[in-house]
Amino acid sequence: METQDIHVEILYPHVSVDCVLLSVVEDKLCVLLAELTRENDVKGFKLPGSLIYETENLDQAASRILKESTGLTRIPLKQFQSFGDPARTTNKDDVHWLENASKLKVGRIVTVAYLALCKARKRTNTNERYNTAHWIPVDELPRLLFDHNDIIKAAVQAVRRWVDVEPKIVFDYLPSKFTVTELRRTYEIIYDKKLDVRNFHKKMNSFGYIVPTNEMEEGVPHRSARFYRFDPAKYKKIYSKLSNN
Amino acid sequence: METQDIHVEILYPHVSVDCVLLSVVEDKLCVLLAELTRENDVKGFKLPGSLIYETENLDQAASRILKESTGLTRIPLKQFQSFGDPARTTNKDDVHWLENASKLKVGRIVTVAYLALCKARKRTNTNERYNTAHWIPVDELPRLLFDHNDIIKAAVQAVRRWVDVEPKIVFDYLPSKFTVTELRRTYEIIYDKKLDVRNFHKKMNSFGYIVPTNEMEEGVPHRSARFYRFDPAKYKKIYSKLSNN
DNA sequence: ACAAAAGTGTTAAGCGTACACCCATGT
DNA sequence: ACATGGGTGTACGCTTAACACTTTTGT
Repeated sequence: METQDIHVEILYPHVSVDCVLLSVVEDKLCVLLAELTRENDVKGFKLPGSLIYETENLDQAASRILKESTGLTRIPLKQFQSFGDPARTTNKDDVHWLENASKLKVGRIVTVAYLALCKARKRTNTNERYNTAHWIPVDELPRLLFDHNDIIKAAVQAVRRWVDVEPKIVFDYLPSKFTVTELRRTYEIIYDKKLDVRNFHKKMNSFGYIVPTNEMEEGVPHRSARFYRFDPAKYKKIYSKLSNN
Repeated sequence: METQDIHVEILYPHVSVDCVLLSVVEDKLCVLLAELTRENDVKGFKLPGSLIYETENLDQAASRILKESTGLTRIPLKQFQSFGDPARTTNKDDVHWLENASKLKVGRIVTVAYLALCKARKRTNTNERYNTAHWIPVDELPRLLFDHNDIIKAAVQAVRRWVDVEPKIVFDYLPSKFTVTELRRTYEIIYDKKLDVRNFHKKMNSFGYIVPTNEMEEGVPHRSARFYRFDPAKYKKIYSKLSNN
């Protein structure tokens, strides 16, 4: 939007932040990857990530990086793990790309990994730095730069644990109006197992924060499904009670 | 590869590791703190922690630091969160102490915090670097160096979540033979709430990996309690089944 | 009429919770 | 004998899991 404050920001070339953005696309759990196709000759995919600035904290860095590399804002990012093996920056091609992109000599880098979920239909911007961002199924990943394959593996496990603690994150995957089947599929993809249809309806109703709308699916070659929506106010009320135990 | 033979360890003055070692002492959840009482005039307490070496990974750094500052080895350490606010190294006294101890000029430092549990009766060594290590109740902490108060707060919350995922960590708090009451007290301290005695017996038996010994308490002015022990083999069997779901 | 997915209820088993008394030991 | 903590069983409510048929819509 406005010019970035690059002129005043000094990079801190020892710590980076990487963002693992997950989404459900065509019934598959996918991760957003940036493709390297600049003038330099290194080819490949990597997580959106960058060195941090001297003056920003880690959470701020994560938000900034996500915005810069995908155009997405107001996505709730969660720090989940740091990766600091000295061997993670030993691949020559990887380091070559990074030094070219940052205009800095880099040695060892510890990276703090963040996690966010995202509606599949959100459009990501391409920008000057990465030509293209792609949603790639986590089961069909190519070899990525640095240790990004390991980071994604850890992120998927972290999401499963996170869902139990903070169920609302599921709705970050979904459009604001969704059918029961869409919601159930999302859970099935996160947990990687089938769920019983009738039990799922019952459970969903017991939550209390998923409310029916008057809108119905249209143009489907079978009985049309009702759209539901997530009610943040009811969710908050229910969860503030629980945590006061 | 070619620089593998370096014997001198070089500090990496941008990233540190701090270890939050928790234990139950006299029915209180306590944290191990190092007291600063060197020749320099800064007084205070801090978590055992240090800058990492250029050539070690984060897990190795955590083990090394714990060993160096307390003499403890073979303690399972778990990375739980990183702290990187630029403001964490702005207190003049804190920075003065660190520069004195490390013989390096330090600016911003991102720290990766590790967590471990420990049997209360384990003796910690004093060493040349810290005169004394103290177990301090987490509810009665003085102001610590840097943001170590925040780190400990986060660690206590992390332990509670961790217990549900990996129940065996509870036994890191306990001697190898323990009574049901000792075990129950430990849970009560971790969860910070009273548990029903009969229900606790029932639950403990249902676990299957806590087995009775033939030994009984002696010299107590009331009916003597039976000692139990944790059976790692049975635990493993039960938990490998669960995770294969 | 047929294909395709939506929607709906009951039963049984397991789990958590609440609750009160007798037992063994040292003084 | 008394004080102290150890050890035990039952009943209720809630949650989970298994399971099959009718409804609606488009072609």
